[in-house]
Amino acid sequence: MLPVRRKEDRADHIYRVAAEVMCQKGYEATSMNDIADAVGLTKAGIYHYIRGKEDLLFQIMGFGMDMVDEDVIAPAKEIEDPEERLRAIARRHATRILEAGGAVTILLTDDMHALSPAHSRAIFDRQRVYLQFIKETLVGLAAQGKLRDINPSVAAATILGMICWLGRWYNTNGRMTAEQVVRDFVEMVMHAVVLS
Amino acid sequence: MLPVRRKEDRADHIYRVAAEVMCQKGYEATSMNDIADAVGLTKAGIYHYIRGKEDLLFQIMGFGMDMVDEDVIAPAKEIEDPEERLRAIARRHATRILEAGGAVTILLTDDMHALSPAHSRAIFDRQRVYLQFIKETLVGLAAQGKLRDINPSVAAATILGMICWLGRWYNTNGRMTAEQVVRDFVEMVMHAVVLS
DNA sequence: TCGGCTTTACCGACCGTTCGGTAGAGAAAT
DNA sequence: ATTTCTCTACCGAACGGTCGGTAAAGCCGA
Repeated sequence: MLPVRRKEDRADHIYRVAAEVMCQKGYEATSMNDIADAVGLTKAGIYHYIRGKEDLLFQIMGFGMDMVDEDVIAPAKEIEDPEERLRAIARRHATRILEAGGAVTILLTDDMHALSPAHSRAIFDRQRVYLQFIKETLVGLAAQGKLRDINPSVAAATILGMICWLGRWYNTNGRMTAEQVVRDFVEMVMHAVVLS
Repeated sequence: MLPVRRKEDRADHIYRVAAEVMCQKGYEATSMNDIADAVGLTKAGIYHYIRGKEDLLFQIMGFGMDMVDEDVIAPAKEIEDPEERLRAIARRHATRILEAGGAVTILLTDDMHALSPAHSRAIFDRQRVYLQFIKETLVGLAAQGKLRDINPSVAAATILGMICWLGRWYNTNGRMTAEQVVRDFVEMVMHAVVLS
């Protein structure tokens, strides 16, 4: 492992590596030694930078949420038309997951149960905001008479599921480019809920 | 806990309870004491019926696979028309998951990494057979010119993801009947891939 | 009395975490 | 220029606790 000068770089490096390992093996199955080995430090060494294992997971989830807020929700909020907004959500989030696996994928796993009640609710609330944003977009679609005869809550949850599931199998499928997968994926999401 | 007479009943009971607990907390986060308490025995007591923790997970996953084989794949194989077959797969699997959470839900989680290489491949192979069955159905759909302009592999993986994700949020949503959710869900799956 | 369940008691391994200590780069003092 | 001090970065070792798993003794119906 190359030497790292500034402390922030090292801490950031630990977060990124830990996100990678935890997403691949799961939170409970990942030991602090696993993370330490992946980083290139000793188990005791990384405690110089982090508060603890649970806090590490919390920071990673918050980081993933920040990415979704900035790269998905914020740009989508600029779009008025519900149909185009939904397409933007699906395309941007899918792209983010495929090209930057790590932290974004961990968003909705059941590893959340490992967090303390306070941290758990903090993350859960942010997830709920995102789900509500999708649901409101679908309601706007319904107001235009372009939503299929389906419950918006069920549709929103299903769409979010489709997005989160993307990061689970793409890494093993090496014969398709991310762009191709995203294109087909967005096509499916849109036709699943929009009348045609 | 009521007394159970026959040994097979007790073993079956342990499998069912363990599936419930493991699906809720995750494999690694579930201790043998958790399962023992839920069953109503001591940790040592349940070792009279099972070989070990990893084998318990393997048996549960195999049991879930058997349910899918019997209640989803087998009936769907009787249907010739690709569109009706796909609808049957989505409806039957979704119904199974919603009304019998437990073992079926665990099918495609990343808890699979906790299995030994041999067990892992055994389960993985059965998953691959199921995924291939869905993909072949989609190819049959394409032969009739009824499939959207999407890659069958991407579509099959996405559909399987939609199905598996169902069991993650329905339990928390108590305001809808399973039938209503299944109806909307099947509607979305079908329109996502079938030309209309 | 006998044999199948179930228990108590316990093991070695590993967990997350902490602590004492140290190598080495500067800053400060001489 | 040399010594001394200080601070960050990191490590080895060990802590209390929990893990999956086991041996052996006890309960109880036949």
